[in-house]
Amino acid sequence: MPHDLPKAYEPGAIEARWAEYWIKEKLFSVPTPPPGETRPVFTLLLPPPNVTGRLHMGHMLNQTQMDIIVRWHRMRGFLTLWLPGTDHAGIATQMMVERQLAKEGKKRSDLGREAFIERVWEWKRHYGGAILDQMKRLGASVDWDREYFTMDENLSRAVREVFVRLYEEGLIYRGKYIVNWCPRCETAISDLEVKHEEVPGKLYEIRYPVIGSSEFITVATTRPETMLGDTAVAVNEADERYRHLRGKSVLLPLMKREIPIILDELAKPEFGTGAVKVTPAHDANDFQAGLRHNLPQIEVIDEHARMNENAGVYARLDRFVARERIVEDLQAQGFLVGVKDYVVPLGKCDRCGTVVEPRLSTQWFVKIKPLAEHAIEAVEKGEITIVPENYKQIYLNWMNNIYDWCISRQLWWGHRIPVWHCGKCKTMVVAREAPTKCTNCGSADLQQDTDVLDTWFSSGLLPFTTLGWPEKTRDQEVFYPTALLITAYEILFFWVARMIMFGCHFMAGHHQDPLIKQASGWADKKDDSVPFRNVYIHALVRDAERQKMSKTKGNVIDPLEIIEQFGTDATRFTLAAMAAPGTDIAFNESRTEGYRAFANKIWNVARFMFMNLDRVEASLRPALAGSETRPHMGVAGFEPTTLEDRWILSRFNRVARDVASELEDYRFHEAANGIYDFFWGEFCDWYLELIKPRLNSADAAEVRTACGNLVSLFEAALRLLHPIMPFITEEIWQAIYEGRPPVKSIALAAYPQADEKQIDLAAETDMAVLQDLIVSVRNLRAELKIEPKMRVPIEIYAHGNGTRALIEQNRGAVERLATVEKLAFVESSLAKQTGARSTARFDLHVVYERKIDVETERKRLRRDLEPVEKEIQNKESQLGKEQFVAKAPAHVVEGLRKRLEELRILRDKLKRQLDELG
RNA sequence: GGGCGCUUAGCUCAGUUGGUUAGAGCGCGUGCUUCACACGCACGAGGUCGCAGGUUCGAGUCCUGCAGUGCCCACCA
Repeated sequence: MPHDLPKAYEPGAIEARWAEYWIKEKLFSVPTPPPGETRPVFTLLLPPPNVTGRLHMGHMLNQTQMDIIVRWHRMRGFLTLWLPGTDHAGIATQMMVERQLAKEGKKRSDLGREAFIERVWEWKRHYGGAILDQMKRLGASVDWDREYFTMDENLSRAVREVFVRLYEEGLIYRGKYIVNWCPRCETAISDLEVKHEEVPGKLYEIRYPVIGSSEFITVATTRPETMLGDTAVAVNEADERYRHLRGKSVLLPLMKREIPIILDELAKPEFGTGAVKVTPAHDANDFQAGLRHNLPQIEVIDEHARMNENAGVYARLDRFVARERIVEDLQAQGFLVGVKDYVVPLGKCDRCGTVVEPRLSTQWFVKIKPLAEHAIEAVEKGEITIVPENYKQIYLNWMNNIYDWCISRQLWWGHRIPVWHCGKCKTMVVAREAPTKCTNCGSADLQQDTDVLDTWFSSGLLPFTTLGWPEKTRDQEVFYPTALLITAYEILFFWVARMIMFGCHFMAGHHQDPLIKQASGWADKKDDSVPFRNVYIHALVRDAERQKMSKTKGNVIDPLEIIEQFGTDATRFTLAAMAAPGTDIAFNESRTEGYRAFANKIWNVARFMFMNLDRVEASLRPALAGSETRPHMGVAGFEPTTLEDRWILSRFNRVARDVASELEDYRFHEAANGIYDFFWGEFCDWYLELIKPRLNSADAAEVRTACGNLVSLFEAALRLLHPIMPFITEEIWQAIYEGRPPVKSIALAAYPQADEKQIDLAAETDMAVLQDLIVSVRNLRAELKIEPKMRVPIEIYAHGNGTRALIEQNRGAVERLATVEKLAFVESSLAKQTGARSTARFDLHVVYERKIDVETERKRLRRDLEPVEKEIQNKESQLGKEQFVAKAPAHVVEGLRKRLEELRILRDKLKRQLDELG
């Protein structure tokens, strides 16, 4: 065993070494089990980070939580598969490479599509692994042999299969619709990729002259440049103000075009003048109204957000320049009625922040309602459980109000749409593989659709495509549905909802291997088409000021820097300890500093243990390490011979029991805090201190037992902690076995399972009395300003059952931990003395010859007495109420009575002491 | 416009189905070179649980209103 451990724990090298070992030994690789497998299975899909990504706190939190759950299951004997991979991230990656090209003074069009895509692959080969390398540093226990990339050939084939099937089922259609257009990215983007902001702007009121009348109709707009494309003015049928103008037309200013006045619900009488301009080509609402009234669609803004040839004299102007020019001209010609300050809702591109332009264009859509139905049902019926529960309602609201999904993107990087257009007859050939001739006319003049699919289209398929779909594989029988998905709220709609829709649709009729389903605890679930049984939505990590981290704000905390500074274990522990479900995490470095100290504490327990083991004959040590008896579900080879032994064993089992239920409910913070308090507050502060005399005993057998117990309990505690702090626990655990561990890694050892029989209430209450006594002496010593090293005599009057025997038996502990000599028992209550403390179980007197300032002492007694009297009053009035006694549960009333009794005894003692002082 | 959170010690946060004395870490004060650990040990100070009502024998916890604050969704010119 190591003799020369450094005093302070240095995580850097140790963590790197084990991370590498785990991967090299393929400890987390899961081969496909043959039929007949009866182990429970736990599958989890890593939400694929973008290939362009760098690890941020969100990933770190997400992966820490996943790794905790995954390691926990693995140690409990689940066949545990955690599938890693990366997403090709269409726009993000393309932008990255375009930026690179820009530095060379080139554009993607200079290269051409093929060369550009080759360039992206090259980029991916070079830099795409960065985020996974960072993951390895975190110790994420994923199966690296199954790593995927969303554009791998097999996954791409599955994407084409899905597209073709949906098309054949009539669930994919192509059409000219208003879409959100990003002029910078030059592509359509989905509704979800538009971020809405409210910014101060202007509302322009423009009057349109009514033809054949001297009247005007005034309309309002925040985007005056769109008026060039107006093809009607709408008023509401119920609006009496415009009754006389029905059937008439107006002359569109600047364009001198005659456009009709129509009656449409689009116009709300209560808003402004009640009249609204209609621009079907540049506004989603107007588009719908245009369809209702068969209006022409006149496009005036092009894909670069410049005015086009339909815009007359404004052609080629940027939309915002045109806006100013048009407003000036309207003013000059007397059509501008007014300009008001107005808060304008503005849609911006999620990626680049450019103001999105609603634009008419031909795109591919998924008809979403039929897919949503099953996806709604799966959640409503509890086939999928979403935690925290409030997200369930958010999910259902969204799914019930869902619009068709625009899936085409005018990008080059991505899954190209598997549709070929015939140059001759214009037929669209939708096919799994590139066709050689047109299915309609036989022409070989076929051009593949230039668009690619939205990234989320392919990632929405991952739960089954990573398991070999569309082939029917054994992997699917075993690992699908996955057990759990842990992810951030932000992608609930982008990704989670789509996975549910696709999973329910394409895996309908799928049945998980019944043996495995049963063993994994899913017997009550009816629907095996769902992509996962549970979804846990984790919180957002914010900075210490609760601000959302963002690059533009410059408040991003780099997890790698934190890791560098404090270690991965400490960082993981921080995130776990702060991750209460449903609330955001304000990341605070001082916490991580504290958990580094925790790692250091554990390290020093190891040093202490090894130091003591050195005193035992070498031949006995392997037996103490317990290679024969471990791995074991609980604490192996522990022989409780003393109160502290029974107590720590009880505490350990209680904590193990609590941790199990806390992790079951994703209450990471409670599990983490529970282990922390046990390790530091109980195991280190009390148990280790209490057993020191035994470790130093002259009796070899006693030393041997004490050492054995120490190793045994510490080893079990390491396993308990391992899912949260994998590195330090592995390091010490391996050291305990001197290079000959019973299994290759602590990660494969058994997770401690609570043994109810070892929970010992009597030991816990006895120990509490002892602790109370020791703390009381220390407290009095401090108050009396007694020299730290000076051993003082104490007197104790013990009452209550067995209190005296208890203290007698543990006299040595009290004397040592409280620096006491001559612990004496007296036969009557110790009311007289100063330097005294009373509790329900004992009166304590520290015998110390020192001039007591009577006044100070009186003050102290009064200060002690006050809250006691207050509480007594409280309890008395409470118990005096008939209602309370009648209605409150018996144990509450009983508890109150007991407490009151104790308080009364205490009060009497304090009062007598006060009287004695005069 | 709709929806959802948050407000507890100086700071950052816990506190599941209402139940006896509201907790932690950091920070703060006092004292300790105690032979595992100063990334430590011992002892301590510090809270009208945002405000106002209500339900209840009992409210940090449930309800209503108000005030701050944050987020998400939304095609109102």
